[in-house]
Amino acid sequence: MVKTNKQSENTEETILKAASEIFIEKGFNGARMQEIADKAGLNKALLHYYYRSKDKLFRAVFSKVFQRLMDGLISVFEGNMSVFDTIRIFFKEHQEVLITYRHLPVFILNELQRDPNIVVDMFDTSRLEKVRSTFFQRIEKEKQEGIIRQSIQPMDIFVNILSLSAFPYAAKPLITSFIGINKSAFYDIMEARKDGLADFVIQSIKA
Amino acid sequence: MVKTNKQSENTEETILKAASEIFIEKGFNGARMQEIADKAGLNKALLHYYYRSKDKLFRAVFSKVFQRLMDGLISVFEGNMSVFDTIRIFFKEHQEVLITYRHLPVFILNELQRDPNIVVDMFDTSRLEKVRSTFFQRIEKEKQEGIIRQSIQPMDIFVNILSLSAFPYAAKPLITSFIGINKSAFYDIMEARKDGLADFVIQSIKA
DNA sequence: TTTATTTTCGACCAGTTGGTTAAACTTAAT
DNA sequence: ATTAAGTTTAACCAACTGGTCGAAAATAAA
Repeated sequence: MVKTNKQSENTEETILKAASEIFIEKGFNGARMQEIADKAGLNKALLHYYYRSKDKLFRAVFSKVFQRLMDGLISVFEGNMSVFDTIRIFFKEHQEVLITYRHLPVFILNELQRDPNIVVDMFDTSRLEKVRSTFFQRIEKEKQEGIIRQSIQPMDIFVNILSLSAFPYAAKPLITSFIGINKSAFYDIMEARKDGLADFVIQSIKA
Repeated sequence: MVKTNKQSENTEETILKAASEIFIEKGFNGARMQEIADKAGLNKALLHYYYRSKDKLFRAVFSKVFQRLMDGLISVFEGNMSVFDTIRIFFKEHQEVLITYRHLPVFILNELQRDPNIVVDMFDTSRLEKVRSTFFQRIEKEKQEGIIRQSIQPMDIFVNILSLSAFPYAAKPLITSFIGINKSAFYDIMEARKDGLADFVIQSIKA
């Protein structure tokens, strides 16, 4: 019973990596199997040999990318820090990831809009539910303790920190055109923004 | 010199409307000329007769949609209200537009990433520059007057209000999956969020 | 070595896609 | 009614696209 040819594992990885780059850059509809094969330096038939179809290959890519991003995010909320500290750590980690994988926000947003179902079976719902409820309860508790303003809704905190963190990367072309700057100036602004974000949120939710 | 057949203006409009719906829903790469023709109830060759190519038709659509959105936004900043009032009005108007045209954020973000150049020649740069500089100056002035915190950067205010306003609509599938709700519950949350957004920002920038 | 299994590839295919063409139809001015 | 211009259509096409197939290498088992 032989299973492993050194080649196979390698090509499978090579394909996935090339596919990731192309899919993330051009989206599902814009990507071409031939282009992925070229980037991987392999025959197009090989992509189908290993991943059956474009759709399956795409799911493999999306799943990997999405899960990596989510795991990082969710783990921040699993600690038992104060809400303020959670927010600080969240921004710090999230910004770091986003600076490295700049194209992920638009990619994920767009593909999720194209087919919201790709995400099904990709969420560990029980883990998610647990994280959500404990984080929301912690917010409620700190409201009672007079740390957080009464009028603040847990949901809003969540949506707002996500928005402030991810949107600018998705909207890079818009923002740069809008304020008339070039790419590097944009990332300078993002860099400078980074540290102020947590304060921005905390300032508006603290009692 | 004949120029206007009643039909022509009508079909041109019909095509643009159908094209808008399809392009916004599926993006440039996902849209099919045949599908647009079907939706318009016309022959595919007509699309080419009026708009020459898929690309030109797309630009006509994007330009119209983008300009309508931008005009609304920019005009808010052109008034000479206080910064706080400007923020309040901005959210109020922007949210209204976004609730009506829910698919615009992802569409614009994605197409702009696909080809950042489509937006060139679509900005009235002088108007934009004027708006930007007067708004930023107003912020600086209110900082001097002790209304706004010294540490706040004008750029950040701009990026933050845009993020808070637009991101949730772009991330609808993500958010609904994340917190396990359905579509109508999502728009309930958006509705409830609307009024608190301005306060959220003002609270964190006020001195 | 021989045999069986997995991996790689060139060539090919059927369906789709954006785009074209030539002819027919409308409209309204002469 | 004739003409001329714009409008609409069906049929068509070349290029592309995801996917398949059979054969050839490569690898490991016998």
